Amino acid sequence: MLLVNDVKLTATAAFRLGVVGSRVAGRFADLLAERDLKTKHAGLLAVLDSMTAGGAASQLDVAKLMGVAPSLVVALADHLESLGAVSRERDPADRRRQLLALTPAGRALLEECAALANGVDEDLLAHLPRKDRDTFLRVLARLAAAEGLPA
Amino acid sequence: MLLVNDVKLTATAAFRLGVVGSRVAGRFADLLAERDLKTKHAGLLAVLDSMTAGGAASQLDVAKLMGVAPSLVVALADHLESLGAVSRERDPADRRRQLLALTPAGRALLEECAALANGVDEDLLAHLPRKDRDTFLRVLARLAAAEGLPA
DNA sequence: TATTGTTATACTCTATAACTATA
DNA sequence: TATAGTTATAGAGTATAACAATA
Repeated sequence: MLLVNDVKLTATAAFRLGVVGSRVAGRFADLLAERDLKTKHAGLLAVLDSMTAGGAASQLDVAKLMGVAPSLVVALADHLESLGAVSRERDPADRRRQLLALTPAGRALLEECAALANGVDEDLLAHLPRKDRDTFLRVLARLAAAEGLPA
Repeated sequence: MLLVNDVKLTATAAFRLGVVGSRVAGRFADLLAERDLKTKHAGLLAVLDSMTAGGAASQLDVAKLMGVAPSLVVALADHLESLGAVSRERDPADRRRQLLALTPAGRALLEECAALANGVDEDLLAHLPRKDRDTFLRVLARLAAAEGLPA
């Protein structure tokens, strides 16, 4: 037994990660709302950036990578397209496929989102001792990678 | 500026905590589902345990502490009462108030939930170096306390 | 009149299923 | 016949608003 086993529910990492994660995500969502975005819109921008490095990805591939239904990608892409943040064009090689790509405006929007998230990070972590903060971020990065998130 | 500012969205703590938190909460929820419980049922059991130390709390107080609508507490308590995990009785001093209390079966159920969460913790953290794990858990506890969670 | 709990209703998020077009 | 995308529908989860009982 690696970890102590008679720990209170509220003292488990699972419980705390669930609550803290949803609170932090809520604060990020509040900031995004002022830009007319939901968290998953920001996620789609990030996924496009990480998948394509400037190229384009089909909606189905995006759905698989995000772990959401293809129908949700349609709605997310509709909205981002209406904001001018992503372009959508038919793949000439297979006209069933819609290729999504970040526009310059989309890149700028993604950077705004990152700046907002950085602001949340500062409020959350800035008062911690630097060593603790570094270790926490390193472990969190490892856990995120284990969940399949892009580095 | 305490933290570096040109960090990718997917590399922020806010983004990672949101995703990791919801994935981990999902795994916990899957385990709870086999016991006919949702995450918030477990949360209510934990809140009762932490608030009352054996006594009883009104539904409104519970709702405030959990940060949910009073109407949700009604539904959660209905279900837990049907499982025999909580008792509900009118406060003799103020007959508007329903006093919720953990039954012995409720205490046992809470401990089962804690054991399930501990299992999730082990899968998540057991492979980390002990020092990293300790620091991560200590920082997470601090973040949880800052969000108002009971220790 | 104010407060506690309850019920009725509505809203958000997301998935599943049905459909269209292309292959 | 199979696949990419889209649209229509449904379900889970939760809040808000209306209501009843008690203060």
